[in-house]
Amino acid sequence: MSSKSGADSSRRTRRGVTSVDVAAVAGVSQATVGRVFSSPEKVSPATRDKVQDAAARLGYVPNVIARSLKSQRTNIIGAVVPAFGEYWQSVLTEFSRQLATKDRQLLLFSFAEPGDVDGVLASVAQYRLDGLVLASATIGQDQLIQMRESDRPVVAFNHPAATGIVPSVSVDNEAGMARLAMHLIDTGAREILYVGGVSSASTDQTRYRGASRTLGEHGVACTYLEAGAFTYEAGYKVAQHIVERQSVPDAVMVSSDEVAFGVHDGLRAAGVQVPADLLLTGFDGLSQSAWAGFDLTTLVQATDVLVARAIEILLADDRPPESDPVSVVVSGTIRYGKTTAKRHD
Amino acid sequence: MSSKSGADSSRRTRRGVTSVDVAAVAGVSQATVGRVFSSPEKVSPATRDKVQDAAARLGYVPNVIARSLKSQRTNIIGAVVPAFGEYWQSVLTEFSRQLATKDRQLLLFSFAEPGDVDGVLASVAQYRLDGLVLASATIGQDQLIQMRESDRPVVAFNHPAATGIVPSVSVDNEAGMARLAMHLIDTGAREILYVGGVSSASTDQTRYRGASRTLGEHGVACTYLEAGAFTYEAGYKVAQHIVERQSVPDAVMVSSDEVAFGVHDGLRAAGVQVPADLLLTGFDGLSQSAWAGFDLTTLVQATDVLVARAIEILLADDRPPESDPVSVVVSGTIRYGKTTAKRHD
DNA sequence: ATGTTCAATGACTACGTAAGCATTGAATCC
DNA sequence: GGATTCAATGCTTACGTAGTCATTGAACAT
Repeated sequence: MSSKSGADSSRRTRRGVTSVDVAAVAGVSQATVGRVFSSPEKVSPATRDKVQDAAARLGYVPNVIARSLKSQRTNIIGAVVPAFGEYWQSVLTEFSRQLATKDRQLLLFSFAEPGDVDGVLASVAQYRLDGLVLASATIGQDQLIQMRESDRPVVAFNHPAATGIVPSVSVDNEAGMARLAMHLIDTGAREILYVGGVSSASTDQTRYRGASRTLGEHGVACTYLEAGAFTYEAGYKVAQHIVERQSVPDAVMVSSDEVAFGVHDGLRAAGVQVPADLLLTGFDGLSQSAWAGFDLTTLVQATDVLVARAIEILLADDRPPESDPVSVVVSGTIRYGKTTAKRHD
Repeated sequence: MSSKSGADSSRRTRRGVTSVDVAAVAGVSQATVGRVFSSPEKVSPATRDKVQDAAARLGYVPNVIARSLKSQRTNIIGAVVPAFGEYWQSVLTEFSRQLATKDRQLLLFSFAEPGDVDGVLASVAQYRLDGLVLASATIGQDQLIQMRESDRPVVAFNHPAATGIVPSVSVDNEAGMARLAMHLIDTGAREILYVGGVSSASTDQTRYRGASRTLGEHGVACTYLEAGAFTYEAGYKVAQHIVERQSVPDAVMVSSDEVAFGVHDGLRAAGVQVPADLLLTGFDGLSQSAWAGFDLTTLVQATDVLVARAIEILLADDRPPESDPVSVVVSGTIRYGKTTAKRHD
């Protein structure tokens, strides 16, 4: 309010008010100032007030960097996440949200190409983070093994291939897709096309397994087609291939909602009606899947639960033996939309 | 590959290999090890190899925390961002992506309620970040003034009300909305309804001003209606109010794409055809606006440019005088979708 | 041969905090 | 009243690095 609250006691403009400065003003030792901010109950009310007063006057803010160096904990969780994709964005914000309630922050390490992961992991190692989330289904085995060697808690998020290597949290990809397949069978589908995103992603493989196994058991044909990316555009383009096929299937199962949206719109653009001509399912349960324009049948991941479990693992006091990492699987819920509404044959 | 590369030279298991340890093994001083990692050109090739060899053998990783404490720079940029909203998610990932190319990381501070901002800013202050992005149009004046006092670079992202207080980067909200308004006038609209998100958001106000001024100048009626949130659901619900009004407008201008999507679907659910019965525009240029289901006419923000400019400001060597903060305004591009396709009256 | 220069390296210290240990003094006990 | 106890506080050090300054010795000029 007044003009530039500088020139307090010494000539330090404003940069770097330390606990030592506060101690000097309050007439106590640096140790006592530190105690006021970390374990106030150990300080008598009188001095506590004195210190807090002085701190407020000087505009003292504890330096987390120094604290981290000394205490060996940063209160920061790192997240290695693909730079693109609706799904990962939603996971990310959920992490940030939940961590904020636990006074932890999220440090983002995004990568555009799977090949960039190595560099990112090297960069991650320099920060002594309290924990690390590996949120990508394309991180390789060797990289996972390398991370297991780390002395910091790590958790793989929705990366089935990481199970058994590092602690993991996943939705039940296989069972979820199997249930969607059952639903299609019940609805009368007899020839199904499965559209994957990127076949090297472990989620893609696991989900496809869930579909093909169930469909096979019920004598329903199932062909795999790769969109090439987990994007709307990839789905839109692959829709062309679908309509140009010899035999048009009864239903299309897509391994992710975002791709499914593209398939949906691409099919419509090609004159194929969903669900009249073709049933369609997605996976993930993105918020957009409930939008009226899509109303997509999909498997809804309880992202909040998944994230909560992942955080539990990271912040757990007792480190589980690295020989047998925990693996949490959360089952999803099917959302029945109009893209699989029963046909009137 | 071998069994647990521990028991190297001393009994230190794996935690905390320091430059001192490396120095001991390499037979040089700690200072030289430091030089190898920060300014290698100052070290002779021979010693450099020795050190790098020892470092690799011990698995030495520089400690960024300690480095930050000493050098007073963290290489981390903080971002204060709302926890919800497609737009902010896209901005966030863009920041992360671009910062990664400059060897900077993004530390996320998300908040769910505008009231949480104070707490978040207090938390932010503890980290001695190299810069801070304030990405929210609901941060108050007093909080902005408080941030200006900070000794660290700050930039407000798309927060018109911050202009003149702290350095800012924004899309040209007013002109953009004005151009959309002109487009509607050209298309024949004579009565327009403006749907805002949250009227206290400075973007909302500025955008509305752009619309109402232009419409007023051309004698076109314009009413403001508040959706109450920048969400699909809010838009969907407000669509009911629109159809229930005495006089149904020719066009609806929505202050954000995400809300516009909801309005779009809500109108359709109510039996109103877009664009046959009603024209519709959005703002932001989210990727979904181009999706076939919407094909929304909207103002596309060059998010990559905006983010690039923001980063420039944060990482600039010379700090501009705090009395006259820079203000960058980037103009947007109109994307003409079918929601304003000319009607055949 | 001696002085000069400069690259290469080492010794030392500060960054701001927290934790262990030492010290003080008042309250309590017998 | 003297010994005991314990809360409150101070003193000291370590966390791991980078920058400052000092030192060394080889290459070069005169």
